[in-house]
Amino acid sequence: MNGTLHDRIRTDFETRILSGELAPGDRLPTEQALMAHYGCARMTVHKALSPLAAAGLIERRRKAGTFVARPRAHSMVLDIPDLAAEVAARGQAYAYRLLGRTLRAADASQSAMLELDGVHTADGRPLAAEHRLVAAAVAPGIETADFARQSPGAWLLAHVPWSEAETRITAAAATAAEATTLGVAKGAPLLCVARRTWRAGRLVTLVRQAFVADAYELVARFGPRG
Amino acid sequence: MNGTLHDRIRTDFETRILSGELAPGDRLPTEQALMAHYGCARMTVHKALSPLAAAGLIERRRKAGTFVARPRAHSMVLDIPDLAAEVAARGQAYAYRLLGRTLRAADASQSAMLELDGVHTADGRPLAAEHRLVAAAVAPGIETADFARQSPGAWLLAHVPWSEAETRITAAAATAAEATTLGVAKGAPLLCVARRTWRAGRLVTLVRQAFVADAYELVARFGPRG
DNA sequence: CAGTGGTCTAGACCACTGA
DNA sequence: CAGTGGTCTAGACCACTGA
Repeated sequence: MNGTLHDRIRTDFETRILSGELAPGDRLPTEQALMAHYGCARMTVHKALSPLAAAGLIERRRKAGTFVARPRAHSMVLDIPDLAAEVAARGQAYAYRLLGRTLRAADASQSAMLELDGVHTADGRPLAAEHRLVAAAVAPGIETADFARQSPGAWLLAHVPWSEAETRITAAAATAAEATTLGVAKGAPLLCVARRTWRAGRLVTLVRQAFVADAYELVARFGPRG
Repeated sequence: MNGTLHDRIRTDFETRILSGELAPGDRLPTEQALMAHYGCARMTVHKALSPLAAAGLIERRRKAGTFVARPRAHSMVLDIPDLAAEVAARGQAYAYRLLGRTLRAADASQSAMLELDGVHTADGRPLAAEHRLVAAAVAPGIETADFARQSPGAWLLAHVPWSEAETRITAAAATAAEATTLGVAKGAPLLCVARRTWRAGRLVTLVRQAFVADAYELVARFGPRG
């Protein structure tokens, strides 16, 4: 067993859960019991179990204890480029609707940028609002692309090879504009995916997608060294 | 500022980093300085900054200090269903090669299972080894599917709508079989993606993909409530 | 070799919630 | 109302590594 004590405790439980020895709904020992079993302080036990709770592998309730989590009802893998395929796989009709298109001319501080606003829909219901900036110089042809047939993301994936990408996921309250686009109340919770993509060190696109929280849920469980 | 103190400290730095106030390479205050600034114990500062380091937003080096991380060189978004598109987007030729196909007949304990082994390649180079089990009853037609043209994942995505999925990512050492398949040394580090997919409560497929670690890197940065 | 972060301890007070 | 987890303290020793 390499690594730190809290790593070892965490790995112990990951192993027991992933192997099925501990099944969904099973109760884990209390922190007190684990302190005694591993001969360590409570903070160390807590540090071991916290990431498992954050990753959704276990659920912790005060007074009741700690339990192996049941698989979530609605889940979706982090999959930004092929939203269309994901929706199709659910047996729904996917569409992208362009809402706004602005070409910002180049100036001293930055090169020309195409600004695109749109919404992804599943069976006509808004699924995600998308705000995107594209560096026009790095994506030749995008000014004349037809986004009625293909979303900007799909167009870029097909036309501009990227080499580096960075994704951030956050939760946020719907702004007034997002609320209108998505047909939810202002302040409703949204799942936001912000992504920056580079090609050979040059920024290609910057996109922010806001998903209706109860229509989508992202799940990604990380194991050791995740 | 809602939530706990360590949440507040973490949010402070997330905000300053995402806004660009703190640029890549910039040094953050030491834990000692932050203890004084926030009037708290060192553990609390540490608890605030640890997740940022785990998420790759900052880098910490003993003696040197804490710095805003530079974007990683090679990265890829969690995107299991459309590996083919990802590889194509990098300007490489994608292929799936089937290595083994076994039909396990139904018995008392479980229904019929199709076991598929294969390898995903980019420009002919092995990228990921895939081991997959498919519940034959839930995926009618899969017994006669041709995986020379389409990977099992793509076939399933097109033919069997799924409703729930769960993904786990871990690092593991290559087994002898994986090493042979991928053309790496036994024990070489692999990035493993294990995924279970359900349809209406019934398990459809169980897949384990092992990526050559230096050919692929998964990056997903999580913000607050991630 | 001194500064910095990594881990861990042994406690404390509190919030929540099920028996 | 008692058990459980959530947070936090004030310290300790150590590992690493750059000045």
